[in-house]
Amino acid sequence: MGAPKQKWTSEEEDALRAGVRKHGAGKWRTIQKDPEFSPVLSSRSNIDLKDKWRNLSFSASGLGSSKVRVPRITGPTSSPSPSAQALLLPAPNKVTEATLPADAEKKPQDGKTPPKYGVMIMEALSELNEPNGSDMAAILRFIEERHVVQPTFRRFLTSKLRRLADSNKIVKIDKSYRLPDSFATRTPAPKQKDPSKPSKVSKTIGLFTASSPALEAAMAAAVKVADAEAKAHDAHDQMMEAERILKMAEDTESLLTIAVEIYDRCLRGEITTIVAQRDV
DNA sequence: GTAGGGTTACTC
DNA sequence: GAGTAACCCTAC
Repeated sequence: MGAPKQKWTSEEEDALRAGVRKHGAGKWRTIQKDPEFSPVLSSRSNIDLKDKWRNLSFSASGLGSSKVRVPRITGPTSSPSPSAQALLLPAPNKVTEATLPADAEKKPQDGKTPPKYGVMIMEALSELNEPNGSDMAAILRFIEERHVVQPTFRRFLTSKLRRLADSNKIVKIDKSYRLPDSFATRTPAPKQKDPSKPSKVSKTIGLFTASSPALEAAMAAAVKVADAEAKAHDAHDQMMEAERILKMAEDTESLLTIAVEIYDRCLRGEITTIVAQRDV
């Protein structure tokens, strides 16, 4: 890029947050033209606002700060009934932290360290094994089905795929990606003795010649293991989704309680101050 | 005008 | 090398 990067100042970020509070996210042009914020945001376009807000939103999910690189893969410690102050803040990097860590709440499926993204991608390409390559959506879907990824992953995937392609670890075909031929030899097209088992596993072990009963038995066992694993993944995903929805319901109830309380105070003529929590 | 994917520069 | 922030491009 020609122009040097113009880092956002804290004043600009504050103005953006205030603008979103005032006009709502998505009204970037309105915010940018608002006389209250335009002095601060004069050097930013509406697109800049949108991009920055996107980054802030991602930051809220736990990966925003470059100083905190530790993925948020541990379980949440936040209470289901967060404070009113935090709840009433629309700025993304505060709201999510305090109230809706639905994404951050996701844990590794077995409590172990999840595989690196590069490994996930290689696994996805290996399993998808499409001759013309798999597009980003397919890769993303596959990985999300099998692994817990950060909300940033979608954007990060682009860079990661390109880097893998640059280093010839994968091959880019138009807008799709596939494993290089050296990997593809895993899935030759030899005539299989038993075509009635079109499983993914039978593909991945296709380099072996299923010529012995022992190998055939091993293949059959591997197929069953793979199927069981797939079902376990599905069950886990369903459970995670159910937990997420339950958490959302609890958070919504907390919000409602707070709203009712504020409403009651207003009815009684009390002045209610909403304090923004500034830490982290 | 906005959303979202893609690219590049930067930090660690 | 991995990951993120800022910027660019394009479709709607």
